[in-house]
Amino acid sequence: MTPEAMPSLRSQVRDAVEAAWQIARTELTPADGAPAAEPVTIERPADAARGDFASATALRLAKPYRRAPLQLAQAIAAHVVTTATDPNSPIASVEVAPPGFLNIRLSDGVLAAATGRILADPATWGRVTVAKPERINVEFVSANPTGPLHIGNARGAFTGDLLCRVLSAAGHTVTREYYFNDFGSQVKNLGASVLAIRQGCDLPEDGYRGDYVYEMEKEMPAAVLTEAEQPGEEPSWTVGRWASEQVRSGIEASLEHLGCHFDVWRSESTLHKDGWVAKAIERLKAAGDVYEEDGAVVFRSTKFGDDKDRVILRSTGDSAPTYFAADIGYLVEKFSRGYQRIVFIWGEDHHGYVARVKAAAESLGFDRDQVQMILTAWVRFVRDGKEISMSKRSGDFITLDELLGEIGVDAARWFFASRAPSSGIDFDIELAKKQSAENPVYYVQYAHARIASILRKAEESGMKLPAAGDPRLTELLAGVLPGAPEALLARQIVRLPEIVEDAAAEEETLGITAYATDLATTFHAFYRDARVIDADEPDRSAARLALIAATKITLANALGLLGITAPEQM
RNA sequence: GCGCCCGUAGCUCAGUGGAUAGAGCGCCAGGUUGCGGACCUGGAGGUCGUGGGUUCGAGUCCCGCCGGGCGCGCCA
Repeated sequence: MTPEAMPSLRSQVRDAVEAAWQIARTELTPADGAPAAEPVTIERPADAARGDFASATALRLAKPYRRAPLQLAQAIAAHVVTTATDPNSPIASVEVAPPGFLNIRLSDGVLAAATGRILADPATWGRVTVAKPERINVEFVSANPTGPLHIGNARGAFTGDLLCRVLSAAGHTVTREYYFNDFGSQVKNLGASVLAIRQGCDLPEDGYRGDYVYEMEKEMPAAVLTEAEQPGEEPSWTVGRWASEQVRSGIEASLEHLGCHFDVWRSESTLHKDGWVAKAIERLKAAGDVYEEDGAVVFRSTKFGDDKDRVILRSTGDSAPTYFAADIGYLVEKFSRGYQRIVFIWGEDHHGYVARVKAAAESLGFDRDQVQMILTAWVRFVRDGKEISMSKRSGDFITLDELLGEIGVDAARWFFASRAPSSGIDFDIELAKKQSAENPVYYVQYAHARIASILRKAEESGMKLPAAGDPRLTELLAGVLPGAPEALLARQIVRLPEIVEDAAAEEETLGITAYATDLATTFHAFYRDARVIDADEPDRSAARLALIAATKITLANALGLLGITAPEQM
């Protein structure tokens, strides 16, 4: 399989400081209470001139250990192993700065080694392995197949896709899942709408009237109509099922076009047919968490923190299960596939459902934290200062395909990747079109293409990089790293794994877009300050070529995490 | 009314309780006898909605208020 992911340099530094602290603490006693479980933290200093990493550990430990922070910092620093005593240490130096910070500098050796490793194994560069890899199911989009995806679905699609990419890169095993409803009355309405057009009648009051409905009517095979006219089921259902499958496969095509691939497409009707809903209700009953009221069967979700209990079997009609009952059945079905964690990407208008679904998970015997909801804030789509309403029934909406025709997939991906899911967005279509040309994504892609161009030029002039794994490579790099342009670029490149760690932990991709932009900026400055191709300085040229080749891989992998292309030229 | 989310530069947005609050866009002033000028350098621009509190330290945590969004179905 894939070679082992390299731990971030930050975690290596943390381990080194942690080891030093463990020695230093034997000379100290805590004042009272237990010391912090994770006393050593490592961060990036606000000012890069202070060093590669910083730690405020001594400041935090000062009180529990009743020591002056400065004194504690010195005690820790004294025990940190640096290259002075061990040439293999990643740390070149540790300095103590008032009021008690540790400022840490990486060694050229570890930078050279990391750069060499990037060239030797580009595919796994940036991948990390979290402490506890999990099997995770992520369900997103899940728009009902009654109409094409509109721009309101964009955020869920990108947020879910980005999350899956990041979780995978951090070592989790991820299944991407789409749930769609082919059981509710909307499907019948869709069918009735198609039939009404065919028969020249007025559309039903709550029918669908978008252009796509008329197109489906034209394309409907005769066989569908023949089947619909058979005795038994109402024709609207038969036609509706056919129509919704047309819509569903159109949705799938749109999503693939966006780079959002789904592993599993699951329909509500199969959950009922395969008995998962019934099974779930039995389990809730067995747990003693249901009761009957006014002829309905109710789940006692308040026992697990919900505001009110929820009906799962209706009192009306044929005691049909509610939509929520199907959700619970789905939960049972998903857990039966062995996932440790089940994630839902929902619009924030669904936040009221969080408590009941978590309650169901708990009643079923799972940990409520195994079920996780990520809520995306509302996107207000605006054109000329007016909000665009989005209604499938009225047919008044802008499809996702139309939007992406105007601003491009890479620009749209970057737009959503660089915003926290929880922040509300005003998306002005006209502004977005104008700004898409100035989207920072092109700045990053340009850096990548520029490097590709230099590498092509180098090859034409017969210059070659030392082969990956050649010890001469590390030697050449170490020779050049004391130089300022090289030192800055190398330090920026090697951060990728820690950026991925943070993105996976925070389940956001903001940090990746910021990092990619920083790396591009650092490269452009390097380009300005350091001539790469120089026949008079073959060793230096080779080392610089190696550095920019590693930069190119890092840019491509960072963009890849966002599902964005890294062009060789533009 | 109750609950959840949000309020940071002109605009769009960052900012795991740590050092002088940042980026992009926009605006102003500059930069190339050389590997891609879709680039680079510098500048202006902030009562972090507001009032208290917690502590060595608060944009960040707690409480109140103001403003905006969303939700409170035997719909899906």
